[in-house]
Amino acid sequence: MVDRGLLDADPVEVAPLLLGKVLAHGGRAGRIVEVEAYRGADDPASHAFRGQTARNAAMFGGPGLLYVYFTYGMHWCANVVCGPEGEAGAVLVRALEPLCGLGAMRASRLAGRRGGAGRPGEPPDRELCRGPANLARALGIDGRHDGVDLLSSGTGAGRPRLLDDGVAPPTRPARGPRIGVRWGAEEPWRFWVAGEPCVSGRPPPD
DNA sequence: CTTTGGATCGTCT
DNA sequence: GACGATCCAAAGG
Repeated sequence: MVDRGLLDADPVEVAPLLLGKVLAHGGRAGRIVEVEAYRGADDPASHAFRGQTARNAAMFGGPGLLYVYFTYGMHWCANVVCGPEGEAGAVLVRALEPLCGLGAMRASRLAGRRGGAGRPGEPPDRELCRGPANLARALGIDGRHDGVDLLSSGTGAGRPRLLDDGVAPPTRPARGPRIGVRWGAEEPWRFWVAGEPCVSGRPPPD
């Protein structure tokens, strides 16, 4: 299990440390390979920029909570809340390397898509958890899990969890501007594991 | 290969 | 009433 103290800091510092950790839920698990940091009142790209609301309340909670939000009328995205309670901050999980339950991941992905029956060519393993909305759907995480504690030691096997299996974060993570934001796009607060094929977006030039 | 637009609805102005 | 921390498929080069 991840130490809660690790998360009780500025999201920009916590984000690269989450690379290598494991996000698990419902018999499925993946290693975090791409994240983005979002801060509070000083970050115009953050949901918490204009203060606390019913939607972003989890962002103001204590470190280790899960913040799940709904967007574009159809997508859920999962964040790890960090920083002290009362202060907004979170790290958006953008991509995972699938580890366990790949069959269930693929089933969730296919169940969620619109239109007719499956087309030829299902998603390859490395695309199962590529992108924030995709990984939430693959793991079965949605609005019901907003505000749950990822670090509580209870026996809920059906509960989302953040695990540390001893794999260290990269000593020199790749780093660049956040994706899909209009304001604050210049801040290099996106971090990923260099060379990792499960990372979303275009393959980095190097 | 790149570009474009549709889907779809909770949240905040 | 407008617009998303997105994704995918279809159309165009």
